[in-house]
Amino acid sequence: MSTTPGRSDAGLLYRRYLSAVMLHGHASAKACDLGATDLYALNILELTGPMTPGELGTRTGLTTGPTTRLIDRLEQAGYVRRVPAPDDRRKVIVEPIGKPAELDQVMAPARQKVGAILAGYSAEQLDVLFDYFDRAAHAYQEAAELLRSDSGAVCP
Amino acid sequence: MSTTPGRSDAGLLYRRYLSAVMLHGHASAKACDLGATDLYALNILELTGPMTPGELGTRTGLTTGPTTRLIDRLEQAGYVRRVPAPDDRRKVIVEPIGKPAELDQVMAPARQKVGAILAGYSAEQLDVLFDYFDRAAHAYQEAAELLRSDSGAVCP
DNA sequence: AGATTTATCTTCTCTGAAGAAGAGAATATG
DNA sequence: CATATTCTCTTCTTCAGAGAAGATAAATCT
Repeated sequence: MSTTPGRSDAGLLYRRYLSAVMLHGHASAKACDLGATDLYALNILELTGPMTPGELGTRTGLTTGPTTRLIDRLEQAGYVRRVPAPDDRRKVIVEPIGKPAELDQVMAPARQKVGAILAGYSAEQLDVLFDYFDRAAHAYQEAAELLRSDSGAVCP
Repeated sequence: MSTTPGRSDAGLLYRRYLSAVMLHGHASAKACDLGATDLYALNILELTGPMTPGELGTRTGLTTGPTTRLIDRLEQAGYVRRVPAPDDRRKVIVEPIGKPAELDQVMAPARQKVGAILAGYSAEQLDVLFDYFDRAAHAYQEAAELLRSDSGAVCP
């Protein structure tokens, strides 16, 4: 902990970083006239590809009812499409078919700034950073799943 | 961009990382029986120290009405306290005076996992990572402020 | 083969949070 | 001393999420 003098406030620095990321996520959703969850769901669909409402609900942390209405909103806005699943006629596949027009413009400042920061690192340093991003993504995903299953059962 | 073959999907990897961070933030708030905004505001107060409702509203991206009720909720839960400002009797200072009891327990899995990841890096590599965290935090904060001021004025 | 159970999605109603507009109190400025 | 500005709080309306209940299709069992 106290090996490097500049890292005594590492935890604080890290939390500030997470706070900034979350604030920006919220602000960009609002700039697209979307709720935070809506933009988040759209992001998941684009990253992971088409999926059923059930899976989308699991990934967003929503129950089935709100998930249907979330898809309704996205479909009405023209960002996703409902397609019947070919193998199972109970299922529906939610496909991303578009993005908010303002999204690129909204994300531009952050992309530009982060790009400029990353451009200042050497190839080896970038390897370290992206290695961390990859591992941390899995870590947070697992931690979030743990929280969802533990809901209310915090006492052993 | 295409210098390193393994980094062609850097953007994708990075977005997955941000998604995981946001999902975890949302899940942990729910695990504390708080709204995402409430936990976020509490986090800001702990990181930055006491501030007026106006500043808290600006930082959370809320307008004045919801900010008052946000503080009401936090005050009723015993997490913050309203103190009259000594220099200006219009103002109120919001002070953090506690945290949700479950917070440490909720954050434990993520902290442990991220700690384990960070423990695997050398001192030089950690310097790179925390240098990035620091710069990126400022970048996202600036980008978020830009979005808030540009709201609706996307066309030049 | 027919009936039952399971799974998936949707609909409905209720609670809670965010936005908009306005009021009241205190400070700063002319 | 009077006016304008700043800051917070209050009220009303709108929208998103939780939960229970219902409908349709697939899988399983007898």
